[in-house]
Order: sequence, then structure tokens, then C-alpha cells
Amino acid sequence: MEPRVARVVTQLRRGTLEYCVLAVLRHEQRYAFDLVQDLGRTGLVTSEGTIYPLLSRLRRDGLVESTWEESPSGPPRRYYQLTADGRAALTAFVQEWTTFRSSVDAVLPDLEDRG
Amino acid sequence: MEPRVARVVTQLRRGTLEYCVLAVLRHEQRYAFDLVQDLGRTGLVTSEGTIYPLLSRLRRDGLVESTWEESPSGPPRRYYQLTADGRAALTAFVQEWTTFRSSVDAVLPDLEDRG
DNA sequence: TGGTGCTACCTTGTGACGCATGGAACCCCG
DNA sequence: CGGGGTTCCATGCGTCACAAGGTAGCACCA
Repeated sequence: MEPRVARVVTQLRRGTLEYCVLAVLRHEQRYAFDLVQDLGRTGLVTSEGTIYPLLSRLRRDGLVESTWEESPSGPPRRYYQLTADGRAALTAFVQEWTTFRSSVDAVLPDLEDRG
Repeated sequence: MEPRVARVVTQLRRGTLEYCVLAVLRHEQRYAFDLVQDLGRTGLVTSEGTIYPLLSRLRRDGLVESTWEESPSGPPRRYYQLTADGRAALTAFVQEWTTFRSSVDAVLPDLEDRG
């Protein structure tokens, strides 16, 4: 068991995850269960326990809105759409992320470096 | 006061900070107060309240070692050096960071995009 | 009818960690 | 002796990813 290594990515996800969700929503509405599987494929989301509280926060802060729709098979789905505030927040985040990423890259050694 | 925007970067720093410290230490030993001012310049560290617990963790996990040295002005300084484990952890992190960064970049819109 | 399994929603509790705050000690200068 | 810079540290808070667990609808099969 290597708790340190195992949780590095978990820590990295902090803060970026909600904006990744906003980014996905910028083109089309999605529902939570769908998002888990989609973003899970890229390794960004791991479980529903992450996405539901996250979406609640985004709703609370007015960055997304939701509408209920019937499912062809199963319980009804709550679809999320980006609001104008959400779109603005996403734009602002991309700026911050870019700056932050550059700072980190400037400090870290390149992959091909050996020391 | 804009709590959400203000704390975005705080969340981003999570997980990366300790490895940025390791990265700085890979070339020369440093002491905490010095690190705060250095990494503070690039916006990665904001206060001593961050760096001291962080260094304690790194020491506890054997990623760094420390030696006391006299200061020309003030109390003695605790200088930190990278251990072999620390160097390995840094290498592993760079790999994880690179992967993660790519995943995020793939989801986020480019800066020049307008949608 | 009852069982199994998938979909889809949600809540609660835990742990990690950045940061604010505050304290202590050392030093120099006036 | 007092003030300010340096340098160490500990305590408590808030945020958030995640695990674990709970409910309900639908489908299929025996």
C-alpha cells in the first residue's frame, strides 16, 4: 500500500475538477451519471461521490442550471447547462490555470532531465 | 471580496506545492524562510503557515533531511536536502503531473477560443 | 411474486492540505 | 532597554475529493 503516491493525483484534481465539468458543459448539457463515465475515462473523475457534491456547489453558486428529463430506461435524469456566470467563470479559470501551469513547469525538471 | 475566484489558485496549489519544493531542493539546500520568499515570487507559496507543515511532512516521509546551520543574522537556520527517496518521488511526480496536465488541457478550451 | 442487476439520484463522514493566526527566540541598532 | 527584522514552530479552520451507503425506477427471468 502506497498511500502517498496513490493520492497525488487526487490532490491534483482539487480545484480543477469543477472547471473541467464546466468545460464539458460549454457545448452540450449533460447529466451527472454520464459525466462520471465520460470524465472517468480521462482519469479526471473517479466516483459519483465526487460529482454530486460538486454539481450541487456549482448550482448553489449559479454557474450551472438543471432541468429534469425522462430517461428512456431508468429514473429521470437531471441535465445541467452552463449559465452566463458559469461561462465567465470558466474563462477566468482558464487564465488562472494557464498561469499556474507555467509556474509549475518552470520549477519542475523536464521529463528527459536526469537531475 | 470574491471568495470563489480568490481561492481557485489555493486549490490548484494542492498537491503540487510539496513537489515544487522538492524540485527547488534538487540543486541546492534551502531553509524554510528562504523558500517562502523564493517560491512566493512565482506565486506558488503565500505564507510560512504553508511551508512549515509541508516540510514537516516531507521530513516525516523521508523525502528530505535537514541540518542546522548558523545564520549571519538571526536564529539558526534548518537547511533541507533531498534524499534518494525524495529524488525518486520527484521523478514520479513529474510523470504524474505531465499526464494530469495533458488531461486538463484536453478538456479546457484554449485561451484564444471564444466558446 | 420475488430476485437480480443496471441506471440514476442523493447524503454523510473522513482525510488531506493550504493558510491565517499567533507565539517564541535570536540578532542588531538606536 | 525597546523596536524591528529574521527564523523557527504549533493550532485551528475551511475546502473538497472520495468512500460508503441509501433510495428508487426499470427490465428481465424464473
